[in-house]
Amino acid sequence: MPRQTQQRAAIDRAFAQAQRPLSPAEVLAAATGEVPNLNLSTVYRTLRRMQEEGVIAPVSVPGEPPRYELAHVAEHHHHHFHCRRCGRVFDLSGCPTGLSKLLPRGFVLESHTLVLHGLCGQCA
Amino acid sequence: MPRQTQQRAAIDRAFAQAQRPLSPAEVLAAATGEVPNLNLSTVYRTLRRMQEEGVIAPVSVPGEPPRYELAHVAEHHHHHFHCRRCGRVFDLSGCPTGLSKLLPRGFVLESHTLVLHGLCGQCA
DNA sequence: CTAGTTGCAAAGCATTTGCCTGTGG
DNA sequence: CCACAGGCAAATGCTTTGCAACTAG
Repeated sequence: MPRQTQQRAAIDRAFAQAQRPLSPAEVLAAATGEVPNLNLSTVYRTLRRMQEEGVIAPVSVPGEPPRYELAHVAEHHHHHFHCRRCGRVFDLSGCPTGLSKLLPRGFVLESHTLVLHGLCGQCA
Repeated sequence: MPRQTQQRAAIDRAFAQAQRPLSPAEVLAAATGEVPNLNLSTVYRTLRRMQEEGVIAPVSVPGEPPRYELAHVAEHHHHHFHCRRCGRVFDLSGCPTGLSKLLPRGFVLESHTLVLHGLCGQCA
């Protein structure tokens, strides 16, 4: 049972407010406002605990540091958009179909990862 | 103009024989057979040079170390398959359509990354 | 109280760089 | 020859861990 500390509360709030996947550095930046001397290792440890608790889920974008998003949004299958200008990652809804047609014979498809790249609404 | 050394030749051959994207460690493993005391930093430096020369192109799979494949295969748009058992990455042909339908209003789509996950022919 | 958390500093790992030796052209 | 390439070791950057001090319950 997780102990309710200021640090943990600030990190929880960072995710609730961001509404998009956050990297450890983004979490630190967001939560430092509330807990000034928050340490990066605390962020890493807390992210791991939250992941074990099933509160957040990892989101990985090719060539980018790992990010995390709230598990309840990760539950319904979705994909991500990476803005090349501001570097932020956004959630998308919907999913392409017919992916199994791309498979060579004998391969078994279990899941897939799709990331769209371009400019977000603010940067375009 | 690149100098033709034993190390470079061994790395070139590793890609030619592999027929699939290779990570720095995989390159080292493959090329060490020919050049026993091949150094990892040489692999990293050579991969960077080959990338600058346009001989190879980076392939990144979420949660995996970076890999590279021969540029002539990277030229025609394709995607990749990652086997969760043996960890190898394979080329796929074909590409899903209608991805721009997934975009929020105002977002600009420039490119996309698709990775299928599952079991390869040998592991299934 | 006292076990779970945190901060800080040191350890790890993958990748990069400095520097001097070796070698291809 | 001699400038580019390679080996080795140190430096880097991100992430993890050890440990003593702190604090929520």
